[in-house]
Amino acid sequence: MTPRNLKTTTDGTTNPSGQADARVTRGERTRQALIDAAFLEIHLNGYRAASLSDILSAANCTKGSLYHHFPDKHALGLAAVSEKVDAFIEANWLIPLATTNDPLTTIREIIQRHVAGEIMDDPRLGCPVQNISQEMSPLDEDFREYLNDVFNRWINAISDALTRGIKAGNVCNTVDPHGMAIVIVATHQGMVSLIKTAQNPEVGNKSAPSFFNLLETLRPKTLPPKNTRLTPDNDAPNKATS
Amino acid sequence: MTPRNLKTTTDGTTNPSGQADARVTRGERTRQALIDAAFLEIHLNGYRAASLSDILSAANCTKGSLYHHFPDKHALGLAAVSEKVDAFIEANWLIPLATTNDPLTTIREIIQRHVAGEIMDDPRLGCPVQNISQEMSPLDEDFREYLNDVFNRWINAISDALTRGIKAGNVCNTVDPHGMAIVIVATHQGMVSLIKTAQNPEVGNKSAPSFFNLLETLRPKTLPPKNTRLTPDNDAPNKATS
DNA sequence: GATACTAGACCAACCGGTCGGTTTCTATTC
DNA sequence: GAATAGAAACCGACCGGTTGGTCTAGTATC
Repeated sequence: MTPRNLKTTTDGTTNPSGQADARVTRGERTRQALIDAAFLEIHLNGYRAASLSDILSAANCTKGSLYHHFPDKHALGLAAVSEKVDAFIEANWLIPLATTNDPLTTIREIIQRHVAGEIMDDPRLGCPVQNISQEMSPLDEDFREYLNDVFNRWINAISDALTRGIKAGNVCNTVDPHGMAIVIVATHQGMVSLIKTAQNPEVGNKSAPSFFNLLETLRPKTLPPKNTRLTPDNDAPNKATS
Repeated sequence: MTPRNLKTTTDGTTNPSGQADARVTRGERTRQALIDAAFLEIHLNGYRAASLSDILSAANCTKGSLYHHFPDKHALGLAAVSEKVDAFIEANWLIPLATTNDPLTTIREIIQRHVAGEIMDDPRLGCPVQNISQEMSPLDEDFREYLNDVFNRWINAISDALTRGIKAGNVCNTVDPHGMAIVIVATHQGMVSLIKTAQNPEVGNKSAPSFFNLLETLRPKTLPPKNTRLTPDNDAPNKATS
């Protein structure tokens, strides 16, 4: 049934003639156009209200073309969401968190960039992960499983970073990394949600400092950081000291 | 156009005969049945996916009846949501917050009851306020305005309680009441949202203690509480000490 | 007998999905 | 290197079903 695997595989094995990237098999281009248009539509209107006709006209292709690449709307939506969301979470959270051993600073910086509007295109549209998980979790097990997996990867990345922060002496060792990671994700999502409802990013500016103050209470009370240089008077400010 | 004001007014002024409650003007009964059915449908499926046919069969009435009481789906949805949500927020947040001067304890107790599943019927359905505000805020200004107003009333109630807590010596005076109130609402909403996506209330149990620990850091560091008895060795454990 | 209310057939618009047919590309053959 | 066969890609009219909303006729209540 599925004429192609979901992920964009760039294996040009069937093409022994020469350059593989310049042609990218016309079909691959329309497939990508469909993914892009579908994600935008879903982000704007939600999955159920996303109209195939609108997606088609945005992607500048037709029904037959769509149903050649995807078995149904469900597969198109899942492919669009997963490809875009994976890339987003990876770039904005997982990678910055993977190496830091001062997670409280890293997290504050990421959230600060969110609040400042440097990450999301339009804060009034909300976070796609949240929009779609809110809509689809009770309705579709495939969407729910994927989005829950996204949240788990996200939470685990924060939890691992907090554990590393504890070892490095940048986080108080009484902190429960996993529980606190959930709280951090929840607060971030909740703030984005309130900004969306208020249609006004000022809500973020007013509340973020209070949250950052809360995060700062998680630092060790007694000793200064052990073997990491938080205030670098030399080189290499925050390379992972694994 | 609007055959009746949105709020449930129990003014039996048009009925001079006698008892007003027993009859409640048959129309009032069907109107309430419509409101109840509509709210349930919207909570389950969202506003746009809420089917009038389903609402009608649940309320055991017909199209003509519906369009006699409400000009359109929009008015029905707004009336249903506002009546139910107002009552919910009032009972579960505004009233408990209105009198306490130990807001951190009060807030912890309310959230604890949410996490324990004592407040919401089915945690997998999520919070109606959030579900609908997520769906409708970018789409409909009437819904957005109403829901934003709900959030503001909610945030202000917490903010006022925190201010009272500061005066009573139960909250550190460096806390920004309004900013912290937004953070508290955001975290609560985010936790409910994560529980919904995980379809598993355990997420709440694992994270709530970490959030409660954060809240405890907002208590004054130096002196014990001034004139309130947090550790009662006498009677009246937590009666509102207005 | 006027008013409030209920009833349900009916409507156009739109939905996701199907299907027979056409175009475009690629590999093979002569 | 032109011809050709077959697969991959694309096209859009069409389908049954559902949606919110309208309208006219009829019934209960005062």
